[in-house]
Amino acid sequence: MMQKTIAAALLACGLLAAGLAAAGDCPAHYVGGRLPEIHNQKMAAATTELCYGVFGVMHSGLTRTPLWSAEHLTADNLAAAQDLSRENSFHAEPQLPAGQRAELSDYARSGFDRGHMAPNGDMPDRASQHQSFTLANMVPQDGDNNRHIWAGIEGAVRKMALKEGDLYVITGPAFIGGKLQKIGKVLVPSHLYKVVYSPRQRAGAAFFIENKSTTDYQVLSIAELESKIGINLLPSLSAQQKDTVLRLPNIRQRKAKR
DNA sequence: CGGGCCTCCCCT
DNA sequence: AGGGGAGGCCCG
Repeated sequence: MMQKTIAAALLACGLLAAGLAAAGDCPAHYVGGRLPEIHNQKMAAATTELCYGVFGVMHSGLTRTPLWSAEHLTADNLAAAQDLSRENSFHAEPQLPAGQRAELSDYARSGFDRGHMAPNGDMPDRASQHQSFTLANMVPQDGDNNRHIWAGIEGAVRKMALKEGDLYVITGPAFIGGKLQKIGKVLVPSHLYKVVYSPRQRAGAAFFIENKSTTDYQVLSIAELESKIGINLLPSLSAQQKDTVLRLPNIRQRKAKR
């Protein structure tokens, strides 16, 4: 059976370097085929676009995390994902130079989870699933956050995509504030976001949450989120579209103990 | 409304 | 390989 090879991905990266940067290497994963634009110059340094089967990430060699991970969720792929059991295969990203990438040792006994940006639960086949376990798709995430409220957000977005038929999703970290923690050489994000864009409704919105044990989260417009993180995530949208807040499902608050 | 079961994140 | 917590969901 034919499968997309790493060699093909590397070739595409070469084409990117040759001048197709506006669309990026994997336009199929992006709304309108447009690559997000990083406006903060410091964040733009040492970035590498990595394209995988059903998602693409922009990796930062400074934070040693993705800055975003972009997916086009479809009902068909999600149906396939539901039939795929989880097989863990956390690994450092071989396409990245050692001086830029996270290693398993950075996360080991760090107290933080290796939190997927593009979630395992979205992956429709074994190859994509394995790709999702690259550390280029991970950030150090508070364990309680990741396993509870964040898992709830991911599940709600999958459910919404099944209902809508398809959905574009961009997930990533935010590094806000002066006292950011590191585990090994990996920067720990202060917040996490997940953008949901519905092509059918031509509108989007974002979950925004602190990277800590909490059940509180915010729903922001695309414009508000972009201003917080300094990235134009959806260059193909009009200003008006970025101000229109798509209705997102409510995520269940934790049941009070008694 | 309550209990049992399954799914979904992970860790050491 | 083994362990764990919480939310979703179905059923009575």
